[in-house]
Amino acid sequence: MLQTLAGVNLAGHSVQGGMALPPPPHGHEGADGDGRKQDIGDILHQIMTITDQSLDEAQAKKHALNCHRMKPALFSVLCEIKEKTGLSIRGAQEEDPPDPQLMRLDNMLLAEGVSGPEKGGGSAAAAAAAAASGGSSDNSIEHSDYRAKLTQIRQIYHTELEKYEQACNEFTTHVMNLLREQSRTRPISPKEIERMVGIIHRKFSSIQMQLKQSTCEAVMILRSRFLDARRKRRNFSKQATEILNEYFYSHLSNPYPSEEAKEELAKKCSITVSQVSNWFGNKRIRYKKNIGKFQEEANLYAAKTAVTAAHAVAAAVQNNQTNSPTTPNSGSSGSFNLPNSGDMFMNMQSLNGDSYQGSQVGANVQSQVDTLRHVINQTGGYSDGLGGNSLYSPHNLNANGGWQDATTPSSVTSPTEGPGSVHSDTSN
DNA sequence: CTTCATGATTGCTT
DNA sequence: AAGCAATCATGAAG
Repeated sequence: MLQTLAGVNLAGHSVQGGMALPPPPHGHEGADGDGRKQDIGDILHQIMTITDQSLDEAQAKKHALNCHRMKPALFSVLCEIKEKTGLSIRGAQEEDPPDPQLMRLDNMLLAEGVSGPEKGGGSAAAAAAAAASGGSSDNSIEHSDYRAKLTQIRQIYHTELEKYEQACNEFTTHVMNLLREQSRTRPISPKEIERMVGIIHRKFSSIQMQLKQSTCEAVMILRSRFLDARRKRRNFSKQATEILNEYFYSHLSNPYPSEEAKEELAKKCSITVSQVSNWFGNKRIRYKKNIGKFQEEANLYAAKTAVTAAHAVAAAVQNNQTNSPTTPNSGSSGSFNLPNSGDMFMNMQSLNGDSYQGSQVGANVQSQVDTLRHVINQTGGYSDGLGGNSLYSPHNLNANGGWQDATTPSSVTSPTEGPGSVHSDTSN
């Protein structure tokens, strides 16, 4: 049987054996070949003429052919011929080598937290991105903004991806059903169906790649905007600068806000703690470099807080004399405590000649004293042999330029320079 | 445009 | 890790 069929010369194609054909329904091993040839010739003729016939006729013939005992064998042969003639695309289906571009996109989406695990991935990647972009761990405003946008992108991506997958599956099933259906009437091998499925999947994956690509672009744009926003320097609001300056000049003897104080300042100024730190860092160094330049500013802020300072000092003194030293000022008492008390004591002495009793007064009082001193000096109330200007000198800067309190009066009497001296700031 | 002010960054020290 | 010093880069004023 096999030999017989394999030997058939159909439409000029010599069919080689080797393909496993299903056994015919009523196969007899030793049947005569001529009768079979005739049989097959009939069938082929019917097939060839089937298109010339009316639909009903054809339908009837088709049914007859389907039921013919030779049908499975013939079907296999036709399939094989189809394969050989290259009707089905070969080569297109070489195990798709992992597309490097696709891999790149996948990696990036994974790194950005768009694809990958749902919860931790996104925020972790956002945090990593933010951290990598330069900085501190507390820029929560930009963070949440960035994260929100990234989540949005992520959601769109996943929705679209799901849609594509669903469509792909639906379409594949549909095509497979169609082909299976058609395989009853035309030579379609399961292999070919498989190939078709492969083609469909490739088409859809190319669409997916486009989706991934545009998602990547969106993330890149978001990131660049995010980074730009961080890189671009924006001046703080006037109010914020005022608050910071007030703090700085009222804590001039020790302008190192504690973590708590920084947080409070940050909250008040609507900036981050690290921005507060930056600001104080810049301020200290610039103040130290050119005290003269900041004289006016110092006076301004000193005057501004003079009234409250006076009240605070009075209250503190009263408190100290009667009660325990409560702190009328904001809760920054811990940070500038003991090292300054001596300094303050000294300052007070040098200011008014009085021996200040309250050596244990809290540091907040010290800060008020700083403020007061400026005001007093500005009004020219005390010349005191020190010279009015020297009061502005960096009495609280030691010889090394540090802000550590000098415990000897030398720091007061030997200012590095007068207010009039002009310093070039930085050599920009 | 230039110049100055100022927030941010970097490399180093303590 | 906090702070200092130098520097960068941009905003604002002239």
